[in-house]
Formats: sequence, C-alpha cells, structure tokens
Amino acid sequence: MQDAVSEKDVEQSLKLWVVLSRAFDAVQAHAMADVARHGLTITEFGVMEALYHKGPLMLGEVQRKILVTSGGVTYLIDRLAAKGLVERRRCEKDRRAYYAALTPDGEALIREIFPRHAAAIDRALGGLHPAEKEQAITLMRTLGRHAAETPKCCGE
Amino acid sequence: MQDAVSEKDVEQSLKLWVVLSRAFDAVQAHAMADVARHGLTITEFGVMEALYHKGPLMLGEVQRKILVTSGGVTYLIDRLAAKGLVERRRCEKDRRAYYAALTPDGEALIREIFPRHAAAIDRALGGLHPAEKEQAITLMRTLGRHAAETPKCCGE
DNA sequence: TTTATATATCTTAGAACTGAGAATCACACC
DNA sequence: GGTGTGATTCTCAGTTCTAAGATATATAAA
Repeated sequence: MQDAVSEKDVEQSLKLWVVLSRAFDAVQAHAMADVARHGLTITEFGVMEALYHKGPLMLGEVQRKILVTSGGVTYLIDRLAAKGLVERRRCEKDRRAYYAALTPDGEALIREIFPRHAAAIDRALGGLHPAEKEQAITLMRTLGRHAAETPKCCGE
Repeated sequence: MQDAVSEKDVEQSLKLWVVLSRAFDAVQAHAMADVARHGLTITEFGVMEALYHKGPLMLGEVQRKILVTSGGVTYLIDRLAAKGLVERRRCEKDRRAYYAALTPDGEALIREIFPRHAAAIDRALGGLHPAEKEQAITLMRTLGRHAAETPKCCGE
C-alpha cells in the first residue's frame, strides 16, 4: 500500500504542475498584451524595469535578473539601444564589462508605462483576494526556492 | 487613504507575479532537463502525453491543449513524425482535418519515460507538503481561470 | 614575469516558435 | 445548385532566443 500513496502524491504534483503552467500562461498573456502596446516584449520590459528600479546594472547582473543566456543579453541590449531606450557604458574598473543604463527617453517611457502595466497585472490577478494572494506568494516562494535548489535528474 | 490601500494591493500583485514566474521557470527547468535526456522538448512531450492519455486527437485539439498557434502545431507534428513517434491520419468525416496519433514507437517511448518524468516533477515540487500542494492547486486554478476570462487591456 | 584560471561579453548557427495570409473543405441559407 | 461564412490546416518570412565557442580582460599562483 505504500505505492498507492506515492502514486497519489505524484498525481497531485502533476496536477499542480498543469494548473501552475496554465496560470502562468494566462497572466503572461496579459503582460504581453500590455507591453506590446508600446512595442516592447516582456523581456525588454523586464530589463527596463530592472534598470528603472536599481539604476545602471552590469550586463551580467541583468542576465541573472532576467534569466537569459549571455548571448541573449547582448541581443536584448542591442535591441533596446537601437530603439534609443538604453545605452551601454564602459566600466572604468573592469574593461571587459559594460553597464546598461536607461537613456532619458527610456526613463521617460518606463516611468509613463509602468503604472499602467502594474494595473494590468493587478487586474489579471484579480481572481484572488489579498489574503489569498499572500498565501499564493508564500507557496510559490517556497516552491520556487526548492525547485531551484534541487539538483536536476541528470546532474545539476 | 483609498489610494494607499490600492497602491499596496498593486505591489502585492506584482510580488505575486514575480514569484509565480520564478517558480514556473524553476520547475520548467526540471521538466526540460528530464525530457531533453530523450531528445524531446517540453512541447513535444506535451503532445505525446496528450495523445497517450486521450488517444488520437485532431490537430486543432492538440493546438488548444498545448497552447500554440496553428503553424506551431504543423511544425510540431512534422518534427514528431520525422522522429517516427507520431503520425498524421486523415479524418474520414472532414477532409480538411487530420488526426495526430502515436506510432507504436511513440507509444513505447512515452510509456517508458512518463513515470520517470512524473517523478522528476514530483521531486521539483517537493518543497510543498500534500496539504500545501492542495492549496496551491486551488489558488492557481482560480487565478488561471480568472486571468483567462478577464479581457486584456487593449480589448480581448 | 609567466602561466593558469576565471570572468564578462560577443559571435554565429540554428532551434522553436509567432503572425499573417493562403488553400481547402464543411455547412447553412437563400 | 450556388453563395457566403466559418473551420481546419499549411506556408513562409521574421522574431526571439539558446548553445557553443571565441575574444578580451582580470586575478592569482608559481
């Protein structure tokens, strides 16, 4: 009978994985639709938001914050620079490194669209009351932390 | 003071959106690492799992289940067919439509790797106890449902 | 100093899609 | 029987990213 319990646990985990994916997709669709109105992707918005709240960041820091590869950061910053929203700045201390920083145009844009974007997210998450959101935050935090720390099947 | 409350609510929503994204990414990384061992992507695995549990499906049904565009389904089924895991079957009733069905090889593969994959997901979600998972399932379900039903900022 | 190793970014090819539109067929209505 | 409308799949160009490796610089040890 030990297997019967374990079987049920696995089923429950699969169920959670499915509803988690669906919830993520549904909310992401809202985020996408919002930033698309300003010609941005979610990732681009993420970079600009990080720079807006933290100030200039080295490309490696952006990479870790946005969870893309090093090549992805290069591509992203290139695109944002081409739009005139972000610029590269040499790092004086370390000549391999660059900072990414918002241009005045970029700062003006993110300052303008951030509140509306936050409101869109809030609307998308409106299915939960504040107390339920608090629960969800706690659960997702432990879930994410544990998953990130657990070694993957085929060696971390 | 009404704004102060609303401001806090928005902040809470943003926090939830962040931890939800991180949790999703962390778990997805596990799922990816597992299916990659067998040369599959998560989406390919999703198609095969759906066909395994539901039997042959019309391409449109696969599309809705996996959440990709119509072009994406064509591309996906082409890939799986090239690997000999899935085949297209004409629909007798409707000559526009095709079914996707597992080949014997495909069925053998999914039957072999599914339990291990389920175990990997279960391990990734191990940060939560069964009771917490139950809570998370309920919360994510209402969250997802509401987000999917809510019209997007710029018109559904 | 030289050497080795680690870090930070960039380059390149290609994977995995999307979006828009085309082609084909089904179905209801005049 | 034709005709319009909608459903189903495919095509193709373009977007966004990854993986692997190259390049340049920093850091530490010998």
